Amino acid sequence: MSKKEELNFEDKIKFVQDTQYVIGGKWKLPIIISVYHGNKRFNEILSSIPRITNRVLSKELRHLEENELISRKVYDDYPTRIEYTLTDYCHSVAEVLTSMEKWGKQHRERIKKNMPASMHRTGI
Amino acid sequence: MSKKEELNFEDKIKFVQDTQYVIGGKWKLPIIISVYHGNKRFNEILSSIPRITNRVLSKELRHLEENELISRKVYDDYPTRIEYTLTDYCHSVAEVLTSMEKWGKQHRERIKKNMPASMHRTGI
DNA sequence: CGGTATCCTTGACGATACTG
DNA sequence: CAGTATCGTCAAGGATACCG
Repeated sequence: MSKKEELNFEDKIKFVQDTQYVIGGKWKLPIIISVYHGNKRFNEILSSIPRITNRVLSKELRHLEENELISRKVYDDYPTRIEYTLTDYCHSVAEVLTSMEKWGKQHRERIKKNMPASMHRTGI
Repeated sequence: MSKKEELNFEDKIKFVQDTQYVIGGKWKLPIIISVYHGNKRFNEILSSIPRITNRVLSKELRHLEENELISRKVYDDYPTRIEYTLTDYCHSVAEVLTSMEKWGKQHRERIKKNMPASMHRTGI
């Protein structure tokens, strides 16, 4: 067996869909980015991400915790402090994340060049 | 200005969400993978992707066409033949795609090692 | 401060039938 | 063959209020 064997078709689809299950959806990557950039407290993360609500943030944090990408620590100070941090394992998504950032950046630039202002998608 | 400047926080979120708008969702990447692997005809693509329906495939193909990742060509043979192919621009998503395939693969292996069979997600 | 509880809307997706 | 049309379901996400 060679090292750089290409994945077969069905596996590619399966693996991509796995990845999307764990870090897909509207908010999971933004949350990871926020925590990566130093936000640790619930309300810090909440206010750092435009338009996210506390309900969704709460649910998504739990999902990320269950998938071992984020860890939740409770400090018994008074008042109780709760901090979210990225796990070591979370750093394995860096490549996915940066490739998406890069692609989104160049795509936005490409659109700006090729389209009249009237065609720009609103609210983004 | 240095070349390898890191993107700021807000831009990262914006760019990632742009990327998700274009190639996010359950089926867009599987469709790209299918076409990449040589499937060109509507029904070919349809039957190559487990559980996708024709309605969804039709809609997603149109989305991908509008975003210039896939091109639809009509050949005036009889009977009329229609073929979908990846655009040159679509090859720019290769990095995103392969990083997601890689991550999904290692994640699945990680889960298999660390979890009892009963915890495996069903239907995947 | 760090969330839950309720209620609601929307859009993604699915099943099935049908058409040029 | 390459789709559309119609109808239905479900889950993601949003608005607002409230709680320990």
